[in-house]
Amino acid sequence: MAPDAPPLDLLRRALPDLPPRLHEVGQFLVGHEFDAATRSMRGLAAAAGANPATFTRLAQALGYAGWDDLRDALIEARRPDPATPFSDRVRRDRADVVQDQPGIAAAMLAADAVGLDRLDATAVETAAVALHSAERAWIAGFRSCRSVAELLHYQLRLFRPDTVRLVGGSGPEDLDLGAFRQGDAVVVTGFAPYSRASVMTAQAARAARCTLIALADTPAAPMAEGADHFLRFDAAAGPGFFPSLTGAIALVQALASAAFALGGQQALTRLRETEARLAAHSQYVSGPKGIQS
Amino acid sequence: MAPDAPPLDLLRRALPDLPPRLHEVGQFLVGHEFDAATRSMRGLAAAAGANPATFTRLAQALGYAGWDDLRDALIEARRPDPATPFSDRVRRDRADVVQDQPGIAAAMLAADAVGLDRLDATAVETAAVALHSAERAWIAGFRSCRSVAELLHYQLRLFRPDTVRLVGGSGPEDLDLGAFRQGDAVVVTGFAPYSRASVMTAQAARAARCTLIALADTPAAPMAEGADHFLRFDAAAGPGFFPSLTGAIALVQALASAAFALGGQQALTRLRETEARLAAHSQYVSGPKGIQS
DNA sequence: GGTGCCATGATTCATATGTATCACATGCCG
DNA sequence: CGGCATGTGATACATATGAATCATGGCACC
Repeated sequence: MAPDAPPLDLLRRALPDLPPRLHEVGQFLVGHEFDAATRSMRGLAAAAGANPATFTRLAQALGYAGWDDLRDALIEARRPDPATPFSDRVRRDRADVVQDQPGIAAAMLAADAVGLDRLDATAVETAAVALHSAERAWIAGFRSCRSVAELLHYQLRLFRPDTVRLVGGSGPEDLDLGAFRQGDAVVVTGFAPYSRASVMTAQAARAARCTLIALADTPAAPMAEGADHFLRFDAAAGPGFFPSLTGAIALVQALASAAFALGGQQALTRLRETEARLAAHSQYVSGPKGIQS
Repeated sequence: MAPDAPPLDLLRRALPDLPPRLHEVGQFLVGHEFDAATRSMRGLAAAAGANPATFTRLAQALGYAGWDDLRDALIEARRPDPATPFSDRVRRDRADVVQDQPGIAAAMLAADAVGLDRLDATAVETAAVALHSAERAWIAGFRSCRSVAELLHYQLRLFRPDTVRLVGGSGPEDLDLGAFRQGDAVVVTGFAPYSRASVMTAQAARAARCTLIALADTPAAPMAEGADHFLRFDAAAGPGFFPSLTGAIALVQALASAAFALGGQQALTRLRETEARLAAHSQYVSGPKGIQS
């Protein structure tokens, strides 16, 4: 009578097919897992503004004998692992852990965590200063690095809407390279083997005497050559066939945050304006009831 | 009647002066904090081999009104801090606080590394199986999550060129939602506040009986509701103004690698073909064997 | 326009739960 | 030795709790 799957998974999967009241209470449950494991059914019902009996019915709808069964499952699912009571395990241990877990996913995730340790925060800070003082900022990245470029472009635009552009935004052939001017900053991301477009972008940036910020896997990368700022990330980390971009993503996020901090009150104001505009256009839906997360 | 100090500290300090039975039960309590917060007093007494009344007496000896008071304190002390959403963070952290934090880049990078530890490799593996066995795969992500979606889309296309598509590839209004069919898999990434498009995509996927794989910051996220697979990442990690996507990036990379591993020889062959095609078009300028940049 | 079905709220009830109370034991000081 | 205080186990009880049951209302399907 008690399913063995994780109760929250079970609940999440069943949620759409549940009648309105059960659905409502189910949503509350997913968002208040901890209270469900600790408080009483009636207490929960009061907090959720629902009828106590609904919780019993929800538990039974999920295949449990009753609310007590569901709660026991929630408790056991959340019980802390006695072997590793503290979360700050040394990341160096991960390599050993990986050997026990045959999955490639586990190995990649572990390698990513290691790769983030090697990033240079100081270099990010100084690059952020250059980015901040540039008249316009161009963001370039191609093939898999396009995701990195898009993220940086997106975050910068939140508080610098008019002076940031994505290189090649209209397609791979439209490279904007002729528009580079002295005083602009150009951010190029890439790793071996280097795409032709990224190298051309870096060359054009240098030719136009822009401030060139290069994110790459090695200082010997073509786009790093002659770059004013070089931020290194480890793309080859991990056992997967595909290189890892977590390092690059972490770099551009740190870069954007540092640039924002330099932007001061003006940046904050623009960010608020952007947020307000998005909210006005109903781009966002409200999160789960209550907690907002 | 209820002390405000952490209950476990209180208990530990009072422990030596307690009479034998209380001392015994008190020791049990510090070693079974979790059970104390979840199970009933009588249940605890049975587990500890003690008299139920002893727990009431212990609570009162510590200055609490009764066992319920002590347990409530234990519960609150152990309650996980709720993830602070993006906009709240902006509102809370005033400009003057964050303005001139010289180490914001370093702090973000450190937080990212910690966030990667929490990812669930097993869930990624099972999601990869679902993705692998799907006829077609749709990848969705909007606003800042578009970068995540694009990366997954890119990597999957390397070895699955004809059966992967990016939702809304032609613009925000072109959502492809009507094209979902049973047997397809839909991957949606999002975090609070959730973009309308992402929620609509998830709903359409469920309506079409697709396999829904949701990547989000909490199981209570709208797109996680009814999802067949849920992969959690921590978007609020770090001190930055912007949420972090490193966790999501790490997840999709692991997902792509795991799906590739499942694809076996056929996937490998297709990947080689794609590489050869790119090389033939001179997309790359140099570099060792690898995939792309 | 019935008619059955399901969702939902309200009521009721057996049981579990926390605690006050009593009873007994033990040790201490006179 | 006797009173007394304190620690401990057992019992009783008022209350809280979870769930079965009944009653109502809406909705789809003949």
